[in-house]
Amino acid sequence: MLQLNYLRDHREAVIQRLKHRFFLTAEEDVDRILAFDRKRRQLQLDLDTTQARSNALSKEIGQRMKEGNQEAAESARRETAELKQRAREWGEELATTEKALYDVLVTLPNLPHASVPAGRTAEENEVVLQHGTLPDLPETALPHWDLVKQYDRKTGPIVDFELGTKITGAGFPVYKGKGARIQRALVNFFLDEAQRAGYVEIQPPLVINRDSGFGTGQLPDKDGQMYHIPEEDFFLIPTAEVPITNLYRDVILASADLPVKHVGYTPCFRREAGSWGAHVRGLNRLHQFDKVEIVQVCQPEHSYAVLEEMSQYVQGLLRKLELPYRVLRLCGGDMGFTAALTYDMEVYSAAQKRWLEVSSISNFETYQANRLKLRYKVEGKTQLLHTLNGSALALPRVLAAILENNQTSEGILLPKILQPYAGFEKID
RNA sequence: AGAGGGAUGGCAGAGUGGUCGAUUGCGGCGGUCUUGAAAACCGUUGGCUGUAAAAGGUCCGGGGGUUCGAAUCCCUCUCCCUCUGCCA
Repeated sequence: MLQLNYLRDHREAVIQRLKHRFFLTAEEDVDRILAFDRKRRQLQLDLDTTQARSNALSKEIGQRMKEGNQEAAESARRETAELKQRAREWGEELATTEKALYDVLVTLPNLPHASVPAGRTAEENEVVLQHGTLPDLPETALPHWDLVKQYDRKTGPIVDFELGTKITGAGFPVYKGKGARIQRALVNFFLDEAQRAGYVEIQPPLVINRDSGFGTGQLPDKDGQMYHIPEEDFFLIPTAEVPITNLYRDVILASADLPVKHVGYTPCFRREAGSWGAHVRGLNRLHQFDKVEIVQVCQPEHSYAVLEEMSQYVQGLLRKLELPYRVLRLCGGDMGFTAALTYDMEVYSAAQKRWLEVSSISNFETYQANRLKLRYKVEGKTQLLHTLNGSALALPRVLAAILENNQTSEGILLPKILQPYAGFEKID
C-alpha cells in the first residue's frame, strides 16, 4: 500500500510513475484519494475539537458532583448532549470517508523504480544478462514430459502426471523413485546453500489467514488465485513469502536486528485460474509445486544493494547446477502489483527450446511494510522498512531443464553438485 | 468437542465507573560514580493521528452497547490457558 503522506506531497510524480506501469486510472484515482484525504482531515479536526470539549465537560461534571454542586453538574451535562450528537455525525461521516479513501488506496499498485523499463507486456522485459552456452541437442531429444515416462527404466515414470490426475486432478503430479529423490536433493541443496549465505531457516504454516494474505498483498484482489478453505476463511499458501514475511507483521525492529534474512522450503498452491493454455504441459505450470524462498527485511537505504545481492546469490545456484540462464528486468506492465523492481531468472530448457522462469526476485520497498506495519526505530522515530523476496529456487522448471538439457543416449546425468545429495549420478 | 478461567505498555503484573495512557518491578536508553566494568543512585522510556513545534484526538484482544464519563458494567466474536474426551 502506498503511503498517504508521500502521495500528498508528490502527486505528479506518483501519477507519472503509475502510468509507467500502464495503470490507466492513475490520475483519477490519486485525485479521488487526495480529495477524500482533505475531507477526512477536516472531519477529523471537527471531531477532535468536539471531543476535546466533551472530555473537558465530563471532567467538570465529575468535579462538580464531588463538590456537591448538582446544579452546575446538570448544566454541563445538558451541554454534552448536543456535543455528543454532533460527534456521532462527524464520526460516521469520517468512517465513511476513511473507508472510501482506503478502498481506492489499496487498488493502487506499487510505484516502479526509476530503472524499470517502459513496456506493457513480457515482450518488453529487458534482458540484463545471459550466462552459459545453450545445449545443442540432437533432433531425437525429448521434452521432459516424454523423458519422465521413459525413465526410470526399473521403477516407471519418475514424474507421473496421470497418476496425479487420479489422486487429485491436472497439475498435481506424483514424483516417484529417482524423481522424488531429485526433488529432495534440490531442496536440501538449496537450503544448505542459503544457510551458508546467512539465511535463517523457517518452517512456516502452509495455511494462512486473511490478515496474512492482506499483509503481503495477495488480498484483497488476488484471492481467486489461492485455494480457499471457507470454514475458517483460510488460504493455502501460494508461496512461502506470505507466511515468512508475515512473521514481521505488526513488528517494530531494532536496527541491530537488521537485515533479517530467512529461507523456507514449502509446497506452493496456486489455482492458476485462467492461465492454462499452450506452453503449460508437463512441469511448466502446476497447481502444487515445491519452492525454496528467500526473504529479507532491511533499511530503506540498503534495499537495492540487497536486491543485487539476492540476484547474485540466485545466479550462483544456477551456475552450480550448470544451467544456462538469463536475467530479466521486468518492464512496468509485467511487474507484479506489489513490486517496485523485479528480476526474473529464466533457465533454458533445451528440448522445449524455451526459457522457463525459475525465480522472481523483487524489492517491494515500503509497499508490503506499510500494510504489515513493519517498522524500525531510527533516531527515535519509527520508520517503515523495506521487504524483499525471491525464489531460490522453484523446483519443477529446474527439474524440467535438468532432465532435458542433460539427456544422453545412456540416460540423464545429474549435475555434479546434486549427485551427493541425490545419492546417484544418472537416471537410466 | 464439553466445563471452567483468562486476554492490560518489550516482558512480568496492578488497576473493577471519574484528573488512568494507565501504580510497580524487570528490561531498554541517558547520566553520576569508576582506570574500565559491575553494583548503587538519578533521570528517561508505547503505537497511531495531528502540528513548524505544541496543543488536541485515539488506542487496555476485535466489534457493538449502557453512561455526562468505561481498562473497569452489558452483548458478541476471536484467541490463549487448565481439566475431561478424541487423535498424528
